[in-house]
Amino acid sequence: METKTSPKSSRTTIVETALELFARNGYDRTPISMIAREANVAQGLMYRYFTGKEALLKEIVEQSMTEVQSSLKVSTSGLPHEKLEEYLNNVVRMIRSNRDFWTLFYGLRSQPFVQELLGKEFADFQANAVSLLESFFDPRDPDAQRVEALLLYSIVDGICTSYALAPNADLYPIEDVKECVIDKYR
Amino acid sequence: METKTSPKSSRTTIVETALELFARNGYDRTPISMIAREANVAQGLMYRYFTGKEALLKEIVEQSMTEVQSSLKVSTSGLPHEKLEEYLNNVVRMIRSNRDFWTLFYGLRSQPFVQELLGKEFADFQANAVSLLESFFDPRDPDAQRVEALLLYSIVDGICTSYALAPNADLYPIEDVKECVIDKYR
Amino acid sequence: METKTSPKSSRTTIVETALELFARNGYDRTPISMIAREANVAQGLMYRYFTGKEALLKEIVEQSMTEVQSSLKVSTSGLPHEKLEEYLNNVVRMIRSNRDFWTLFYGLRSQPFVQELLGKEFADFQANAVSLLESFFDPRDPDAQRVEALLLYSIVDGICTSYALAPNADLYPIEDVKECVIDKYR
Amino acid sequence: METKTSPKSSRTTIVETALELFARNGYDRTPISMIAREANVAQGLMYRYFTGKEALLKEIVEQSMTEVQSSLKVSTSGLPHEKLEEYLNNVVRMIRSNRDFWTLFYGLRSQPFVQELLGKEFADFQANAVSLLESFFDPRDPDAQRVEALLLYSIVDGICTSYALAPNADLYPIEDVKECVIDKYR
DNA sequence: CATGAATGAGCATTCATTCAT
DNA sequence: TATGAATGAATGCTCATTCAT
Repeated sequence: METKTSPKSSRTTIVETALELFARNGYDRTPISMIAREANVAQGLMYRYFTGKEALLKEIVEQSMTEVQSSLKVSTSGLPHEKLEEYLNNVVRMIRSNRDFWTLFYGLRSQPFVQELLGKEFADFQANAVSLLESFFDPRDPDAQRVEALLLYSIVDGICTSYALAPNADLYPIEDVKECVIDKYR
Repeated sequence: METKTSPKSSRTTIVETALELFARNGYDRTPISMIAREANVAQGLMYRYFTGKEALLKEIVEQSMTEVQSSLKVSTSGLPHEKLEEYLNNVVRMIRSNRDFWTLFYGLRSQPFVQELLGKEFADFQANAVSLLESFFDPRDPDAQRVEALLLYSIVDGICTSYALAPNADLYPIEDVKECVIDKYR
Repeated sequence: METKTSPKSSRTTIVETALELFARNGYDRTPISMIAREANVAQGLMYRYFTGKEALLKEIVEQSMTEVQSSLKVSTSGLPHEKLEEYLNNVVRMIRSNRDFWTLFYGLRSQPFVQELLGKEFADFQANAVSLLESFFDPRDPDAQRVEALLLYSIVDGICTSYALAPNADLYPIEDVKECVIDKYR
Repeated sequence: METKTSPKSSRTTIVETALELFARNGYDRTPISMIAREANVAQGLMYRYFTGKEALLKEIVEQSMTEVQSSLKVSTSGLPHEKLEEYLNNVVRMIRSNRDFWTLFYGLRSQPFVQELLGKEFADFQANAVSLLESFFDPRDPDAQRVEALLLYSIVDGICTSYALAPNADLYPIEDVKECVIDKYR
């Protein structure tokens, strides 16, 4: 909600720099010293704002995930098929505007030590998403409904992963693939 | 599939132990000392067989990927739809019998530094897979054919990721999800 | 012995807080930041009043040692034995009313780096004390007189140390021990 | 119990160097890097033998205290007064041959953080000593006996402290002072 | 083949001190 | 006076790698 080019606070600079570097090099391969150098602040400064490197990571992830989650709401009215289309559009829009975060995210979630740090957040995020997706399917057969939601989640996840991890964003025609999915569910 | 209880060579023990520990703790969080301790060999021994830690990783991944690739062939004859079904069955069988490796794999491929080490192998693997999947679709519209293949690859990828990264293998009903996919492509 | 509730000056608060924390945690284990937090002042404020952490320590010790020294005078008249008794009473009274300082003192004087900072003060303090104690003994044999004074100094020192460093003030019956000393010198 | 000049192991060198430097500079003012440099080994080597800096300190202290304790036994027979004389002789002999350790000891025991690490050992050591000293006094009045023992302990402690902390061993005539104590208890 | 002692560069973190406001 | 953001040197510790045996 910032307006104008208010002088970015050191804290913000650190967070933004860290996100970028974590995404580019991986968390474990990004020393604090590198973040500090890139952000043009002293190494020690980080510790005024964060308990440690893990706390910095946690803040970055939690903050981004909150933003993401709120941008993935879909209209409550409309046909299931329309909602699905809206959802996919939202997802694609979001991942295209936040590629750094998603690269970081996919690099992190499979790291075992991160589970201890952020496992709860990840699980909640997924549960929320699956729960939303369930609303796209026929509730008369709950088992099938759940499997459908899980599959759709996996599809979206697979597409996003392919896109986020491709060496170059242009290499994966995410819009075409999205349309193809929409077709399948028509 | 070992025959007899042939005394496992140190080399084999190291590779197997490393795969397990890399999968459990992540590559960067698995010191050589830990592998040595767990494998009951001296720390220095690893350097007889491998140039270093990265070479060990490379060997593990290349070896497993070769095995995987050869187990994913599908019959050259048959209807597209039957081939797709056979393919999915193979994939699911394979990931269920090799969860360790796939956990490692999904934890690794998103790590930027691994790209330098194994990027070529990963790209080839994916290219091969996509190329195989293309044969399931109508060749008269090559663009659509490619998009369909990419989507199917992402779907399979998403399902495998969900399965491999779930805290517990039982939490993701991979068989049901697979059937659901087959249904969609019928 | 404060009169009124005169708003304690920041300087005084800092000194008092530092004494308490130094005594409780040791000088090297008490960061400036901790003193500032506990004293409810900004970290930087200390540097208005003191050149640095060592200067703060020096002030605390010198101030307390001056107070102590002046409270340890004994009557110039009276029998040696009476003067000794008076001296011991003064010492015990003083240490009981200032345990914080003495805990700090005994924790500091054995720290080598403190010698450079306060060695002179400590040596003077000890020289003064020994010189006073010499007056309790027969001057006709100066060597014996000196040894007696040194011994008495060590005794007092040993008792005070035992008392100040005991986990709990009640654990060392300093009054009884004092009487026992007086008896010996009767 | 080493005989010959068997090539000193790195471990031993580290322990000996550490004891000397801890005594000279204080524990907190002796970086691992300094110990390594002085011992002519790599910094990391210490961590093969000790969990960390504190473990190194603990080993040094425990080892020395065990040696000390066994060298302070006194004959079970003999008059109390003779036992006291023997005890004092032992103490003085021991402290003169181990000045480094005792300087360290007196610098440590008053450091609060050491209490957590070695408090138990220190308390046991003192309890043992006091218990031994009690045997020098008349058991018919247990209270007086205990006070006498505590006093004697404090005296010995005071003398040893004076000796160990004197800038120069020659500055404190420990033998004369000892004789003076023996006289007092005659 | 195998061992494990030894190395040294690299990392996260702490903390006394400075300085703009 | 007073604040607290910022600095940067120093410290304990880890770990991939080497090497003598």
